[in-house]
Amino acid sequence: MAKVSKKELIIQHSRKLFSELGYELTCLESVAKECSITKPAIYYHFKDKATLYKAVVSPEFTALAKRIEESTQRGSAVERLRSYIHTFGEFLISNPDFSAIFAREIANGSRTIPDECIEQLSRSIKQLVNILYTGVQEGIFKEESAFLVQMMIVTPLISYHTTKPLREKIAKFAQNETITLDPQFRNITESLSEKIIKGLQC
Amino acid sequence: MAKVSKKELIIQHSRKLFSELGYELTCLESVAKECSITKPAIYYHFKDKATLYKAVVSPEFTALAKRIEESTQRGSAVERLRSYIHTFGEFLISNPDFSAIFAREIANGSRTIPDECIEQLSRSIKQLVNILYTGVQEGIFKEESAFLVQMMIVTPLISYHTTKPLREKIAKFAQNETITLDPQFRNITESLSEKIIKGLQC
DNA sequence: ATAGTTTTACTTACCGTTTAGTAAGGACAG
DNA sequence: CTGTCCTTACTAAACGGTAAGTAAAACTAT
Repeated sequence: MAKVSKKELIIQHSRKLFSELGYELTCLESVAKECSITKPAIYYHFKDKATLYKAVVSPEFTALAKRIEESTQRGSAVERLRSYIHTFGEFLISNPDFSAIFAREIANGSRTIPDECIEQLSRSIKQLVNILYTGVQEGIFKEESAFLVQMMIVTPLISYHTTKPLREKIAKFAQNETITLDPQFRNITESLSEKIIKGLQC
Repeated sequence: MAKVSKKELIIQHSRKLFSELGYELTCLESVAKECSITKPAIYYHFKDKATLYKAVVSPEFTALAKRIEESTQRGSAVERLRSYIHTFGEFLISNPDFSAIFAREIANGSRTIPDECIEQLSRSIKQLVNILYTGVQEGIFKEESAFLVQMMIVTPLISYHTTKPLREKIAKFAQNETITLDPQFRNITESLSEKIIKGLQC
């Protein structure tokens, strides 16, 4: 078990809380409690709440961009796009707090998102732009806005993680109908991938 | 110009603020200021902040469900699905505060969403379930979870409205690449519609 | 019609709580 | 004895919500 520094401990616990409650409703007192320290100890390690948030969020965006870059280097445009979507889906599974945080940033108009994160996002988008461009050159894909494709990939996957309670509530209201409530996330990723690729093809 | 009651005025102004800032960051003092009244006047009309929020949000969900139901009664499964998506897209354009509010609810795990709204959402989903089922019967669509399809429709459209500032920031980081930054929303809706329908077809 | 009464639709002034952030000091390692 | 890492005790401000009062409209009884 790798010994984790107190600073890292604060980041980990606050990540969980930021994800569950959002930035505003996460109070540093409760973060401190989770870490079994007092609130001013957080201020020893981080200048203020916003800085802590940045420290929580930035590495996730960086890790995501890195994984996506690594996994979309080789293969045909279709294979690379499939990898792009697959990698994103797997990332959300292995980083369970990320979906809610990212979803809130999207909902927010991203006023609070740190510049570094935006830089990391733009790394991913560049990759996607390149994949789509290659696909168009190869005569496989129709031309399409990379941002739209990005949204088509990112937002359904993220939302599938954040809306589990909502889907359950909706299912209760629609009891008579047959609603396939809760497929596995992995299946969702593959289903989505298949549909997006098919939708993009000429 | 239809004279609008003060209660309605409060709803309208707070809708704008809830949409821009979110529930937590919208303070009733500023709502009151916008309406040129004082904070306790709001409490005369609404029991508390949560009740006001409900009054802001509920009619939008109801209007959405109604429009979707009306526009997806007739035609083939493909036509009805196209209508479904189109109506949703148009609704977001004509109700500009709705996207951010809905996006936050999705990001939130919908802990705060009023039951009436969920009921209205389930009306839409029922419609979608029916469309997809018909399409499968007709041998046109592959079977797919209605929730996934709903997510594929709803979240990219909503996000396209809320992420305008984010897209601009990203575009700055990726200057070298050619990124089609800001197509019209109407085009986005049609592009998305086309891709989803194609993706669902056998 | 009008005097009296009640209701509507607010206002001013205030309370209590929450929470970000700070000041000052203490324990302990090297 | 000095820097690191934390604690206790606190401040200031923001914000949801309330108490109490008031001007004007609406209703009622004579």
